[in-house]
Amino acid sequence: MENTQRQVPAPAPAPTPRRRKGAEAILEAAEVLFAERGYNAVPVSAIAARAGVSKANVFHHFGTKDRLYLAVLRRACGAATQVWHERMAGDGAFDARLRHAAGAHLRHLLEQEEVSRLLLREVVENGPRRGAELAEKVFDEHFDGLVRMIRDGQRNGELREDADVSVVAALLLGADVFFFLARSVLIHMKAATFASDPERYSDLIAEYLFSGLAPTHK
Amino acid sequence: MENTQRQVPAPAPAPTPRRRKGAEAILEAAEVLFAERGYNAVPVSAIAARAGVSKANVFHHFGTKDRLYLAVLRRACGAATQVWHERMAGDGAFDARLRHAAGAHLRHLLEQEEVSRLLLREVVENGPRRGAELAEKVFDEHFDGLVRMIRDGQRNGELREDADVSVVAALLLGADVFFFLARSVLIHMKAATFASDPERYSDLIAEYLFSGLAPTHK
DNA sequence: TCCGGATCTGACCGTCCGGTCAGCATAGCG
DNA sequence: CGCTATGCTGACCGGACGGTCAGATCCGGA
Repeated sequence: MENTQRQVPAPAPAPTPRRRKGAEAILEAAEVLFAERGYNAVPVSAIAARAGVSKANVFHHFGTKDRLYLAVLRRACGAATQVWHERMAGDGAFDARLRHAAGAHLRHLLEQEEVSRLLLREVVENGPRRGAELAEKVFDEHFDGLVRMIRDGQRNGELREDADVSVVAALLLGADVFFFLARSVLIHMKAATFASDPERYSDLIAEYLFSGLAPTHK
Repeated sequence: MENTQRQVPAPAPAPTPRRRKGAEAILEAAEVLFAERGYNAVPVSAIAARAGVSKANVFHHFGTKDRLYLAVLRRACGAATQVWHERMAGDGAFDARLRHAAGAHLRHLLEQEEVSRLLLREVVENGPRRGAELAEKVFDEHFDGLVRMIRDGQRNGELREDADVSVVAALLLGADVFFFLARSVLIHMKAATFASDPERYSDLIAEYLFSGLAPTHK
């Protein structure tokens, strides 16, 4: 696994714009397959076949299956944070922004299902190991963005002063992740009426969180 | 995979109390290893070694690696629901019961870390496939128990009448699952102050959910 | 046109893994 | 004591997989 790579010792510090023909195709194929079946269950030959190149070519570009996986993770992280940043805008009342953030995040998870599953799996499989720095990075950025947004609302007096903003952020993200994880199971359950309606789900989440579940003060 | 099993065609409709010597050891070893590394990354030989039996013995008892995995899942499901039921008791005011449920569930996840990771992985990896009926069963029971508890509170007027109980349950469970999943990542983050204190976390979760995050009505 | 480096490939290798099988050992029984 | 059923094992097999290698092809520059 720590073999002598012939050439390409440090192939491209920044991803060079030109070149990259087969490499991109390989990355795309690998992303889909890894997300679908996980690292161990995907042979390099399958990735090569899907990308329309030879197996040896995969090793030519990435040296190791492990390095390919890392590259896929890196790419996925980049894409994820990019979309997320575009989405995190929002103004208006605080509860509206809560609703906006929760909805945007859930939509993001569902739209980028493959990437989401890939990163999520990475967290489940090996919390601090392997590409932890990567997953952690996305995770960190997302989490911090949300925390900042909530803290702003708190500073403006739109949120209880004694609230722990990071716990609030965890509640929001957790609710979305739970939906993403569990929807395939929930959809078969009578008790869960929300499983097929993510919009309504995140709206309710935000509303309950903001207004509380106590009986309406009459 | 669909080979002729010599004996034991329907070995024990209910798990027979006697026999079971090596089999139990194999199940235990497999549970730990599968939880740690996942199905594909664990060779049968490793399970056999850990259980102190020969590889062939594993096949003698379970016929297939796949069937062994199923058996592990089944066992884990049983243990999980049992503990859960013991925990779901609780009386007092509704918000106290909310807090109790959230805390108990999170404690349950953390104490049974291996089993939790096993089942969680099963949901992430293949939502509706393979042992879905199993994971779904635990999931269903847990979720339904929580939903019932919340609905009871609602009937007693301790909870907003218009609240969707299943969404509330999802919020609670999601928050806990998120904690379980993310704690290894969160623990390295400055923003998350709660990562090392599950008790406080679930207390806050329940309180925010019940009282809401709106500025305190003065 | 020739050259050199990069891209790409088919064929191959060593290893590991799931699963099989023929037989050993032990325990219950006559 | 012998017979048999059965838990159990070492040795083995076929296939798949990660990775290598020698060379074919392509392409830009001198």
